[in-house]
Amino acid sequence: MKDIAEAVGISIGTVDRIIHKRGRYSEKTAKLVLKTMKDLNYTPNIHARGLKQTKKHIFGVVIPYRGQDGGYWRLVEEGVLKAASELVSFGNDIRIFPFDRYSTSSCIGALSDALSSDAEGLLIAPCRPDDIKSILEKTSIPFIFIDTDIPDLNQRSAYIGQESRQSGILSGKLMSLLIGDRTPATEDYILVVEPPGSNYHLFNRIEGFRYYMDVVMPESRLETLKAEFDDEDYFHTLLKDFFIQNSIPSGIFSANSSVYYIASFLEKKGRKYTSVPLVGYDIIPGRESAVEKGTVDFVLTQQPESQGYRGIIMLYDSVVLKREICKKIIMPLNIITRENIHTFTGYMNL
Amino acid sequence: MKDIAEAVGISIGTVDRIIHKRGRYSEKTAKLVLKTMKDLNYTPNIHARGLKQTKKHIFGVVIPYRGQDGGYWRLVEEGVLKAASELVSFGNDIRIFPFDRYSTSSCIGALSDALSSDAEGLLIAPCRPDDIKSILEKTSIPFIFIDTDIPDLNQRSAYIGQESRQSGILSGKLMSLLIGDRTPATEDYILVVEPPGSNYHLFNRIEGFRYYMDVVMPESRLETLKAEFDDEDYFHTLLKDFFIQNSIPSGIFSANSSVYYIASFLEKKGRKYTSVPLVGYDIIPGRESAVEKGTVDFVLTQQPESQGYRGIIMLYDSVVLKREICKKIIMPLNIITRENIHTFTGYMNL
DNA sequence: TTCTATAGCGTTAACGATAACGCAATATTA
DNA sequence: TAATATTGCGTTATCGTTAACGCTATAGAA
Repeated sequence: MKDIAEAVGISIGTVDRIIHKRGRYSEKTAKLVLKTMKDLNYTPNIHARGLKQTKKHIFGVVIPYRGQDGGYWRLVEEGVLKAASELVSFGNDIRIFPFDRYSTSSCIGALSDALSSDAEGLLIAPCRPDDIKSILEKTSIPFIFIDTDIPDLNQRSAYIGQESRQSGILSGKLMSLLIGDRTPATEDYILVVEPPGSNYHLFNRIEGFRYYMDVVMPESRLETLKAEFDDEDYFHTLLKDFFIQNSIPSGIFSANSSVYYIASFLEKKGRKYTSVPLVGYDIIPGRESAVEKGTVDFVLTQQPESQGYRGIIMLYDSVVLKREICKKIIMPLNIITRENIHTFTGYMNL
Repeated sequence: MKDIAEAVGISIGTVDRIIHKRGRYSEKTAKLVLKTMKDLNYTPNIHARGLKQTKKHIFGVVIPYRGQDGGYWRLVEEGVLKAASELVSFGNDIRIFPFDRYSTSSCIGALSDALSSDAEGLLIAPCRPDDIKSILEKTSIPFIFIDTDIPDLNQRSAYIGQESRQSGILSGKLMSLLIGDRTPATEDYILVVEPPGSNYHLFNRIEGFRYYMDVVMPESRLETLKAEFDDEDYFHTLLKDFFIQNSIPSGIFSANSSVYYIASFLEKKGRKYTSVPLVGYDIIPGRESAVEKGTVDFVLTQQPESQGYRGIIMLYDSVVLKREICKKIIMPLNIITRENIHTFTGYMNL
């Protein structure tokens, strides 16, 4: 800025006013300054800028408890914390307001706490859209959605998430490859396990899966098994009862990380069961072995750590740096199987 | 630091000396200061630090020309430039020294230029290991390898790349799923196209593919077709001649982005050819349609942009921030197909 | 004893950007 | 015409950290 000022023959104060369009300068000097800026290819020193900007920025994160959804949210939190550790040294602060995704009061409580905190922006997982929509419509503080979107709430600054229906379609493709294209016998069927919780991701994934199977393997028969609780023992009992009355399916699809509950059940039953094609979602720390052994043939994942990380960075970019941010970020849809799972664990793909 | 100084009853100069272990202080005060630092949980303001640290850091990047390997290196360069744009505002500079990956003199020339420049660290793609190994053994400037490793050159600060053999194994798995597990007829065979250039990635990928096919489909027969030039027209002629003498294969595997040359050939020949399972490597801008249409069934990719980006960031972390960096970063092995390719293009997965 | 060395500390000018403040000169209004 | 407002600019303190420099008190050497 000093160089520019000297080149134009004015003071750095004026240059600053022109750069930030704070008025108190003539159009003539402005043009000259802008030209000189380009000629000297001036780039602001963000250190000096950040140093002067003493204001502490506080952000809030409203997501389900770490342990819920089989540890899925722990991964999101890890990404958030990673971003936080980078931003705190810039003099910022990030606070997490966790809630129980199966409880309206907990969800509303966490959101209210976050809103009444002095956070300047929120990263929210609207797992319970109906609970929070009306609250968010009234607030003025900017927020970004993660994981789930509420598309008609156009107040949101951005959404980071997944194409759930498309991922269901991809699951269908993988399943059909695993099963092969021989004509099925009459008693053949594919088992679709519907996990508990009515969230629109689960719904869309299953819908996408059904769609693909209808189109590509119209002769295949889908059988649905509804689960009521997100609990390993419960799943084992459920499946045990189911297989008393039903034959072994040609394939099993589970729309979330409960695929690992299914895997542990199959492993208990032995080789005849583990060889059944099994497709599901998410890499859960400590559960990789089910994929490594091949009990789970494919899982799809959309990098929860990365979603958390990017959510915070986008919030910062939007609120602090006032950059235009993309309204919708769709995470890459990763296909994980025995041969590549080790390249995904431990590597935080930011 | 001021707060710490006041709390302990000394000046910030002493606090600074203690933090940086520059001597001229008593052990007693040092202990007190370190304790107070923790109590007040002091985190250095990196803006102030960066502002004071006026030294300009320069890094060099030695990679093949943008257009080579079907535009692969353009993607690496994009990641490098993305990282560069983040770092230049911190007062750094990044210079690219491109070379012709099929020319010894070009390769050596680029490396020499980079070494004799005032770069403090280099990011090098050692595509031609024999050309540069002896030069690098003599240098004292730190460097990171990208894409290809020279494992016995333990002078390197780190390596960012891929598990090429494992990716070949994965290709084999996908191929076997596509073909299905029916017993092949005697004239059935799988075509392995060996792209030009003898680099160890290509070799390992093919080796991994062969290994998997040998183990899982021992009854399958592999037929090799060697290509001499990285040119679309050349590939078309090569394939045309090949198919005059040979029947349509049950599957085609190509160990790099020349898969798109094969795809365009198959598309010219019509449906009977495009329906042949085709597995290859890399997403090349402008070539996505071959995957979208399903002519190419699967490609594997290891995020070249991300490799470039992370390479620069690691160089900076290592040289400037003096952080311990991981000696070996293996990139996630992504499986790309018709149903998920759109989630990978345009999204820079850093 | 006097001189020198050094341990241990304080002081201060940068780094570049920011924005409050001040001050002319000119324009607008009463 | 006088009073006030606005335009267009310069000046300067500040952010937190760094490191050169300077100072004092004591230890050791002459």
